[in-house]
Amino acid sequence: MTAAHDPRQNYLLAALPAGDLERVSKSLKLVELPLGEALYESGSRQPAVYFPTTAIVSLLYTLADGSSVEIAVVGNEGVVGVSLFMGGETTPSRAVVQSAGYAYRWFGKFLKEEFMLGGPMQHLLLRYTQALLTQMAQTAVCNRHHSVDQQLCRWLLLSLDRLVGNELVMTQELIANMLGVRREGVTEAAGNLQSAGLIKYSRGRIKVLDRAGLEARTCECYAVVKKEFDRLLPAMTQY
Amino acid sequence: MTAAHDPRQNYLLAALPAGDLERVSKSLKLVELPLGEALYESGSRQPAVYFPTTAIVSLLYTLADGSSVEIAVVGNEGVVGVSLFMGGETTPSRAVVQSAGYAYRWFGKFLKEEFMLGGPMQHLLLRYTQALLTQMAQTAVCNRHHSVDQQLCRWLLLSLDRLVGNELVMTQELIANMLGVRREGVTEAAGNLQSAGLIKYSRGRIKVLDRAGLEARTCECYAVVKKEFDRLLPAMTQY
DNA sequence: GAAGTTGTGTACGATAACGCACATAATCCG
DNA sequence: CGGATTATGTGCGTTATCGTACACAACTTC
Repeated sequence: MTAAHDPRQNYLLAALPAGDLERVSKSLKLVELPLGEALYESGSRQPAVYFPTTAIVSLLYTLADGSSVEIAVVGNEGVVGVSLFMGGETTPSRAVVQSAGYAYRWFGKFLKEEFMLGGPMQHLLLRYTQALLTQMAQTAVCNRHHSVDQQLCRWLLLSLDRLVGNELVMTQELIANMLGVRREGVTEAAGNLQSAGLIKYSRGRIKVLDRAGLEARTCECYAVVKKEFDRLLPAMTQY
Repeated sequence: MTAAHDPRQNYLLAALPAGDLERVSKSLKLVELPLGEALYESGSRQPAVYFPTTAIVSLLYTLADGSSVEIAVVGNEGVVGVSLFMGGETTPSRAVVQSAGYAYRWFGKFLKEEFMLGGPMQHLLLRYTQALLTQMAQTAVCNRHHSVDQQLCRWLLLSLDRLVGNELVMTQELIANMLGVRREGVTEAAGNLQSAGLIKYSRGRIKVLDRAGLEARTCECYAVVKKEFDRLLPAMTQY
């Protein structure tokens, strides 16, 4: 537990006025999120929300036949578990750690107390939820209209925005699960990007060589989501 | 303006305690929503929210190439314009009247005043927004994994739930826009349903003959969304 | 009731993604 | 070091949906 960890690594927390942050920090607990851990399952009661700092969390929907799709991704720009303050307590989605790292856990009791004050924290959480709504909607659109190639670019960029560095640890199999496509489809799409010199793939490690190239190749969906996050959460210059 | 119109025709408003409803009603204005009217456009400032009573409104995302997809549908179970109280003021989506009817308009000034009280109205609006989130996420999943036939069933059922009667006025062309597929694809899917005796199609009028049959034929997505609405908004027995 | 408009049915080749079956390659581990 | 495991690459035939073109049917208008 070194000085390297600070709640302000999460941009929602960082956007709080000093006094609010100090109060809130008392009930925050730093936790380590290992790759693959499920923060909550579909329909299960969520005791706490998580403010990621270095971790990335995917929100997934799983179908009866076992196939799944990522509907949103949350990193240090947001919070996992919006249903806790929206009032539903549970959601039909799962939250799985896509990239290991840290997050601050905040139990529902404290969250609800703070939320009911109607102050900056409430305001931030609601604005973030609206940004999340946009991300989900744009994902729906993208699923319908764009090629696996484009979606892979979008996914890489969204992940990259939430990481330090330019390398992500992720097998093609897992990416396929996120995008809701075949593993072979990802192999092919990744091969295309590699041939174009945009990424370097090697057994679960993807190094992004040409970020601008990815942006040029992806569909508009990435830009729409990014723009909306910037608009709604302007204090956050993580991108 | 006969006694036939009452704010309680909208289930969110109906779920308010009598005192709250009375206060809120003072600033509600009944408006007629003609087919095709846009309640707001992508990125435009929304001055008011709408609580539909007999109207149905589609939330659409439009892509740069002009193609569009419906990401959610709102009827008398909900409210159009959640970004007004979520804090964003605008969204990248459009809201278009899919079925003509009435709604109660509530201007942002009044909405925000009431919302800040933190009472039942805030609570209801947030729970509804969570239900909307689920609908959008499930739409994303459905777009990825299910056939046009199944999606048409889902769409018909969602519309039917928000209407009185068993007939909807809607051309195949418009349905195709909602689902983000070709018009011919809808023709084919509708033909299948008609052959199976589930619906009767005639030039922009669809009569549902066998609702149970549609439910049997659609994917799980319909049931997931319905169940979540029932759970989050239990006072509302519109289905 | 003739002409125009709008909505629906049908056909057919093109294409993107699928499901499946393997081959190969990198890494792990006893 | 050698065998097992995991990750990736490749090659099929199959399928759903697409894009395009056009025929026809029903309602509208004058």
